[in-house]
Amino acid sequence: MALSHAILVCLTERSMSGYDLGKFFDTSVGFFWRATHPQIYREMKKLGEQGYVTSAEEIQSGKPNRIVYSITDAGRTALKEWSREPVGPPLIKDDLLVRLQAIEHIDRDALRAQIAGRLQVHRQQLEQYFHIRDVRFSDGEPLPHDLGKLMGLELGIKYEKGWIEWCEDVLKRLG
Amino acid sequence: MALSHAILVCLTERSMSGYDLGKFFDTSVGFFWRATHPQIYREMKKLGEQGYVTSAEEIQSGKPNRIVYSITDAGRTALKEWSREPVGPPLIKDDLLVRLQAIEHIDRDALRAQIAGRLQVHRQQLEQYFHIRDVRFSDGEPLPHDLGKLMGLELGIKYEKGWIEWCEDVLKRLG
DNA sequence: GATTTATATGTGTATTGACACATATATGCA
DNA sequence: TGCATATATGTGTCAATACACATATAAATC
Repeated sequence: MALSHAILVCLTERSMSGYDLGKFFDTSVGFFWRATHPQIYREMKKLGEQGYVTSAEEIQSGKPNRIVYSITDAGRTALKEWSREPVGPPLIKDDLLVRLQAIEHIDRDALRAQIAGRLQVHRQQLEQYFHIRDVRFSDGEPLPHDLGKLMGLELGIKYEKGWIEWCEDVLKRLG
Repeated sequence: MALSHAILVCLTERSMSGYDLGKFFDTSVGFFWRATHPQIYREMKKLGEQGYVTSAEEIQSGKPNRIVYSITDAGRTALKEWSREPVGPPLIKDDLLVRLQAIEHIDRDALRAQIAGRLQVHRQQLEQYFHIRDVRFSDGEPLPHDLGKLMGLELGIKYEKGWIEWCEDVLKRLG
């Protein structure tokens, strides 16, 4: 149920095509909610049928036409209603941590390589968060409508730093 | 694909029935990989068909019989092969962080209540991790086959502490 | 000139996962 | 006596998700 709301959240920022939304996702709500592009296209169609978004085809010469979606008042109302529903616990799924639970039964060299790889992933993610913070939130107090994004970013930074510390520590202990 | 492996990981610890596994899950791999009981029963049946586990019915008087599953050598081999496959990035899905991205469009009072609720969840989870650490890892150096579990626990503790700090900070800023 | 990458939008399908429902017994509690 | 809870194992079904495939064009690279 929450993918539709994640899309509506994106569309409160600005109107977008499915393709743009796919990319926008990866630098905003996508940090906390994954979606593939077929999922997004299908969900947007459904949101249109429900009246939560309107679509307008933008004719382009040469390239295929873009279908630009905008949130409606009904969509904004749906968002507000959703925001009053109880939140679920955060869902985590992590292969690496599962493997760690059976450390005596798995390939130790592979594990070291996987943790080293993961360390890189988290360093890159941290870089990306820093970059976003610097370009969007460098000048003093954030605007009220950006406060939530800044706080999300701060959590992300804390999270990635924790992972990086942990990976470095664990790699030392695994020798 | 990874639920089957998460189950095999549990069965390396000891043989268990589906019911036991469901509970065991919640205090071990379940921290990093969620599963419901119908999922577990179905997956165990499949693992039996694949020859990765064997099952033995334990006759009980009164109560329904328990079907106890044990990992086979083929199962242990499958685990080792799986451990050499590349790990995916950690999957996170979190309603609360998605809502935060549209802070100007959501119910502010509901958000505060939800963050306060989440704070409680993370405090309890941290307590649980501390409890496990104290009963299982209180006496000096962990055994080699427990090292992975300890490291997973340490990550969990770091993660929960981060969340708790963040919730407290954010609640102050939201007034 | 050929290949790759980016733009742009989808369909088809299999697997996973969530959730309600179903069954049977024992124990504790009000 | 009735109700809830814990033990124990499932089925039925729908929604969500993943992943491969399909199409068409433009720009950049080799």
